[in-house]
Amino acid sequence: MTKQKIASAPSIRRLPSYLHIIRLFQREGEEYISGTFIGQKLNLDPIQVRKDLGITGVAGKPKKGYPVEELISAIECFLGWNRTRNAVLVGVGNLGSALLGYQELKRHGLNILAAFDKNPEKTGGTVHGTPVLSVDAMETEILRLGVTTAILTIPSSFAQEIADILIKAGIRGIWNFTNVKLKVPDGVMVQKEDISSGYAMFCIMLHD
Amino acid sequence: MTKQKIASAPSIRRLPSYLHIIRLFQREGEEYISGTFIGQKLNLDPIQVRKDLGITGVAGKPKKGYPVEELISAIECFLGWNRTRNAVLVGVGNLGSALLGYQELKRHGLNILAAFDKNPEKTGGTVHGTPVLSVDAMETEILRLGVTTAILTIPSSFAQEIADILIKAGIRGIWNFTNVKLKVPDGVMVQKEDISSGYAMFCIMLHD
DNA sequence: TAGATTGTTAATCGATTAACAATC
DNA sequence: TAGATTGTTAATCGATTAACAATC
Repeated sequence: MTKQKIASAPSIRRLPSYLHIIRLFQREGEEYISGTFIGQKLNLDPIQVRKDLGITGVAGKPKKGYPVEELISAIECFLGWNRTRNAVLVGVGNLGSALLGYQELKRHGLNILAAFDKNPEKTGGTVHGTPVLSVDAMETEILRLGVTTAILTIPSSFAQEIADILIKAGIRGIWNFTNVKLKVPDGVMVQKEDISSGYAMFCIMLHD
Repeated sequence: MTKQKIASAPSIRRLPSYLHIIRLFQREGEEYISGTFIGQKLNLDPIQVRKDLGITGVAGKPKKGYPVEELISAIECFLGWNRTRNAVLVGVGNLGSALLGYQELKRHGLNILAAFDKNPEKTGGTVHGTPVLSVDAMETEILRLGVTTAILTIPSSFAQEIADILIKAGIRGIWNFTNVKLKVPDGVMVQKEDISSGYAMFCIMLHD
């Protein structure tokens, strides 16, 4: 068995914000960064920061902290952000367009080869440099490209229908921005990005 | 002391998806819905569903389930989704435009009175029916409107600077879509919506 | 050295899950 | 009635936090 990476979902979710802070610190020319410092910046317990950073395997130096360069590489490596990840996007509405133009995702290895939309007025050209094709061409195009990852930014009402086609075309990982709980066979992963959940939290937070 | 609502963040985050399922069920003309059914639809433990629904205070009937109509009202009431919540939005890029046009938020009480952008080419008109003004007018306009809630969809580099102005203008709740941990005084709430966290989870999910 | 920090092991806390009586 | 379901109390599980030795 290779080294089994054990990391909880909350830990994984915190890593990007660590990376962000560390990057800023690197830009200042610093060579070491302490867990205490990161904790202060993010309002997190330094013990938690140390434990989270532990999953990267980078050794910190007492009194100094963690080597910035090495830590950045290790987090990126752990998240797979140092590798290119080909994908397609379905649904070139405002949210889809936002994701197509989101430089941060691109920097972290997301390479969207093609986008698809139902609306003929949106197809034929490019959005933020990515060609937009008709959903009618989706299945064959995905097979041709050999992509296994898809981003879903379509209206909820079509979500399951489109997901079925994606899976038929060989997609094995779906980043789902609709509020639909997709039914998928074994071996297909779905990561749901739920803005309603966030809005619910926001609302509760406001009225107390 | 009024009835103290105790609900964990995970429970609150699940409520919108319950609401969604229940609404679909209502549309089929059903009068009662069981926790078991909701759990099946969402791949959640029915015990968890029952406990979550318990926070709304709605009494279920053994053998039948929860009264659909009453449950919908109760969840909406708990989340404050039956009330109008005035807000402004800053940053009319793709993401900002997406939120301005997001009908679901509107249906759940979010009323965006005005949007602001730095770019003169974007100001003067409307986006999805919401007037877009210059950020230069932001402070006075917010004071005039008396709004206390803001949505932040600007590039990270301006996040803190803009947040400071918002707070000076009386904003007390910020829905923050940037990846910046905002520094705010006591009494100001920030709900951070972090797409990087979701992307991190997505990436980890893909390579195992 | 003294002091700050790491990293590990133990304690606490809270959310999820299990058990089960009550009810229709 | 039998069976499905609620709702509560207890048990389990896992994440966060505390304690502390090791290190530079």
